[in-house]
This record gives sequence, structure tokens and C-alpha cells, in this order.
Amino acid sequence: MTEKNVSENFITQIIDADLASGKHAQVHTRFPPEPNGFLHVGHVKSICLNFGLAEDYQGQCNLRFDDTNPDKESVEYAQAIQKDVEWLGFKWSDKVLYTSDNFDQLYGYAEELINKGLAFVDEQSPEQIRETRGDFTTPGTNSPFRDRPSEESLDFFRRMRAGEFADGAMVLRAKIDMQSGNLNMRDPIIYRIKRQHHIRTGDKWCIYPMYDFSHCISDALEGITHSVCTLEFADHKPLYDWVLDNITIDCHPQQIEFNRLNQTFTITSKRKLNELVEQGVVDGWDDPRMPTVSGMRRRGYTPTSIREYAKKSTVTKKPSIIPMSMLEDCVRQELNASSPRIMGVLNPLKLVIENYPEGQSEMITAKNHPMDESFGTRELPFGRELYIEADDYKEGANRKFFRFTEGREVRLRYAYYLTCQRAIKDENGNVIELRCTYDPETKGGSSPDGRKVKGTIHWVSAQHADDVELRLYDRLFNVVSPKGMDDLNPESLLVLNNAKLEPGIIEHSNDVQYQFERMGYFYRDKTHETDKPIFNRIVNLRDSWAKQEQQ
RNA sequence: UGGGACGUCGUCAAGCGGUAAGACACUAGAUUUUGAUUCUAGCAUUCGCAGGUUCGAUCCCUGCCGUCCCAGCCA
Repeated sequence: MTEKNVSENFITQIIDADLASGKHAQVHTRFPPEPNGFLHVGHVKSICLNFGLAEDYQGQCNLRFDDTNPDKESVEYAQAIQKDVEWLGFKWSDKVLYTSDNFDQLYGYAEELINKGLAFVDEQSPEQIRETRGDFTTPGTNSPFRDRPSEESLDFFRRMRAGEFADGAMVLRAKIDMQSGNLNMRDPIIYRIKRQHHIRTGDKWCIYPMYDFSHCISDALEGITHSVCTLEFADHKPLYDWVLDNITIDCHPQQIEFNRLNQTFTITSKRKLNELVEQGVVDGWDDPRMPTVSGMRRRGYTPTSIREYAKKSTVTKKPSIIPMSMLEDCVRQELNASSPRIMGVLNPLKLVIENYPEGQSEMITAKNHPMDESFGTRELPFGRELYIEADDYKEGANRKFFRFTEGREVRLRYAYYLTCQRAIKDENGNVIELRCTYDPETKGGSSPDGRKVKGTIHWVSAQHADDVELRLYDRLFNVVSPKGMDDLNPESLLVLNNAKLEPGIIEHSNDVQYQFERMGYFYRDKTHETDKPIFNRIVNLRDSWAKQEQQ
């Protein structure tokens, strides 16, 4: 019995009941993106829910592109979306489906509605239609074309399809109730004229069905049992049901709305995300700071941790905002167990061991994982000149600071105990080098006399280190619920050009999430790499010292 | 002053008439060759408010208050 993708929620309760009552013998869901943009965290929850439900109940989940508005859609988006879904680890049943596969049938159902007197061709202008729709407090008024004979509407509709009328000249509307308190029911438009090349059907059609008409029918045609969507579609449900109730079709999926995933310090509006890309605020849709699936992939987040996050951001009907720390926790939790440990110095400070013979070097054995023997060990070169983290030295530090300060003994991880003798400064008073001595008896990092050292720091051999560029990311926005550009965090990216990495890593670093000991998790980024390898920091380690220091 | 939905810890959230799970965050402490991990403890006498039903209500009823969504020939 493998673990469930989806934790119990009101939708699984509905499904359980439907299965128990015999309403359905199996579960069939669908993920229906419009191919007009990239997938982001918000979509991830929907993907994990729909595909996850299908897996948990051994049912099916379709990937269906809702391609009914050709002026915003592209095959590039469709391909990127497929890649993202696969990367997250999900498989759709059979082939990829498209709403446009159903255009012929959709058209037939529209004629059926016309023949039943339940739809009519309206020749009013867009402005007239808007004005007569009314508003929240004012009922709409009937179109003067509402009661024209079905035969006339049918004739006009066929001529719309034949291309006899200009874009926007007329539309097909369902005949429901202009008095309804639900604006969606005020004779909604179900077909419009739009001369636009379509990614699948080319120029075959010049009329395209609207979402409310095509979505429910596509669901039914595919035999979807539970049509899961986000809260804002709740108002559309009566229309969803009306369409299926009034055409000849033998399947009526149940639409169920759940709360979309909102995240603190994050924007998921396609328009605003696009603004970030267009204005060059970020490095593209896959910038590691972007909440897009491609951004998270490039940053080094793993599919399993993202899925775990989606699972934890529970499914209810209450709008919610999930703290980003929840995502980071999922990432850390997985990476802590799965990442090999290596040593990398972000801001190098040169250290010379005065009593270590010049020209000499030796190998040090280091564990690749402190808790998991199966990761094995590696040999690291050690010598007279090293690089350590600049922050691991502090002039005149007190007892609470466990690292180097004059006269303090510190352990170099897996290597030796070193005592700081003095710091060398440049003419501006900046520390540029540390002079230390080492205790040859402490190889491996422990002493025969059992004396304790509080601090352990990471290091890299100056002679053997590789130069790398490190990119440290912080949240893109400063504000919990960012509205736009004004809320950007100017320090969301910090590039470190002078970082040093232990030898032997770079050539094996493809697609491996490493933990740089004490510094965080890092992931190689080959996107724009030049001569120097680039690593993205996926997430930092928890740092109780930093917290203490702030106080 | 139309329609729909929702209100349980800082943030999510379980709870489905029997006396408030869990997660993230936070706070203290232990262990530690990553100030990491791990561990231990603390963290809502109270469930938007007010009434009512009941031996008993976060769960049922009534009223009120508050929040979110909807006026694309977008999805």
C-alpha cells in the first residue's frame, strides 16, 4: 500500500460516497489548462489534486488543453505545460486531449439548443449586450432578437460559421433568464465570431465556443466523473448544469470547487508574472525566483517536495494563503535526506597554517552524508593554504561566537583543530588573511586528549579549489500579499562571483542537489553558463545563530 | 439592499452532539565534527458575535457581524 497523493478532504468524501452508492464505478478527472501561459504553483495544486485523485482511486486523469480562444494560445505553451506535468511525475491517460477535438460536436449541440428554442443569434453590438446585461442590483433586459424564430437563428448561426459576417457582428446566446441574480445566467454568449488562426484547427473555423459552453460538454464527452475547479467558478456551476441538462448527452459530471493555492510573498497572476518578464525584472519565465514550475525546476526544487507541499496545502472551500516557509520546509525535509554534502565557500577568506610545512599536502576523508553511511566517503586535499568563510572570523568576538577570533581554537570539518593567531589587514583595515597554527594530533577532527572545541567550520584547499559563481535568492517580493512592482524586493538576487568549491564536484554536478555544509542546498544552473560554473541556492539551512545575532 | 461561498491558534487545518488532532511559524532546553539534523517541552478553558434547542453544542436552529468571488464576444 503506497501512500496517498491527496490527503482526505471534502472531495475525497464525495468520491467515497459516490463509489459506495454505486453512482460511479471509477474515478475520472481532468486537468484543463489553457495553453496561453506557463504553469505556476497555483496550477500545481490543481495538477496534484486531479492526477493525484486518479492515482489514489486507480482511475483516470486526462490532460486537456482548453483551446477555445485562439488569439492567446500557442503550441509552445502547450509543450511547456506537458513538460511541466511530466516533470512533476504525472501521466495522463491515453493521448493529450484538446477541446478543439470536439469542435464539430460542440457545433452540433449549439444547433440542438437553437432548434429547441434555447439559443438565439443576437445581432446587438458588444456595447449593447453589456448595457442590457444589467448589474448586481439591476436585472438585465431581453435582447430584441431573443424571440426571433429558431429557423432564423439557425440560418444566421450557419452563416456565422460560413464566414458571412464580420468579427463581433453577432453572437450565439443561450436563452436562460435575464432576471437572474447570477449574471452568468443572463443569456450568456456561447459562440462568437473570431477570425484567428487556431493552433490545432488552423483556419477551419471562424466561430469559437465560449468556456461555459465547451467546458462542461468536453467533460461529459470524456466521461469525467468529478470536474474539479477553483472557487471562482462556483457561479458558473448553474450554467454548467443547464447546458448539460438541455442537450442530448448521457453524461453529467459533477463540478466541485476548491480553494486555489495562494502563497505569501508571491504573485500568480499571469499578467503580473508576464510584466516581470517583459520588464526584465527577472531572467525569464524560468528565473529561479519565479513561482513557475519551470522556475522551481531551475532553482533545484524537486518534484516530490513540490508534491508534498501541494498535499499539505489542504483542499477546502476557504480561500487561504500558505506561508512560503511551508514550501521551504518540504524542500529542506527531502533534501536533508537525499543530498550529498560537500564544502563550498561563499565569501572566501584566505587562511595560512604557519606550522604546516610549505609544499606539503595530504588527503582528508570526509563523509558524504552525516547520517546515511550509504552515501560513502570522499578524499579531500588539505594543505598549508585554505579558504574559509569570511563570516567565520570575527575580531574581538565574545564567548558566544564559536568560530575564529584571536587565540580561539576551531575545528576544520573532518580535518584538524586550528588556532587563530592573528589577522592580516590591508591598508583600509579589511581582514585579508588569517594566520593560524594547527595541532597535528587532531587529524580527522578529534583530539587524543578529548579537549572540546565548540565550533566546526567548512574549508577548501586554496590550491585545489574550483572557482564558481553562486546565486543566492531571497523572496521576490517584500510584502506578504504583493500587488505589483512597488512591492518588489530589491535584494532578491545576490551574485557571488568569487566562490570556491571543493575539487571533484563540477564534472558530476548535473542534476544533483548538493548541500554545501552550513551554507544551504545548491543546484547547478547551466542555462546561461559561460566559463565559470553557476550554482543556484535552492534554500538555505535553518540558522538559529543568525536569529540569535539579530537580537 | 442581486447572486454564490466562507468564518476553529500568527498561517493552514482536523473535528460530522460528548467536552479543541496535526503541520508550518514561534519560544525554551538536550544531543551534535554542519550554531544543520534529531529530540524534549511550551504554544486556543476556547471555536466571528448574540440568543435558542439539549443533561451536554465548535458541531443543530434563529438573528447579526465580517471576509472573499461574480457585471470579458477570457478561461
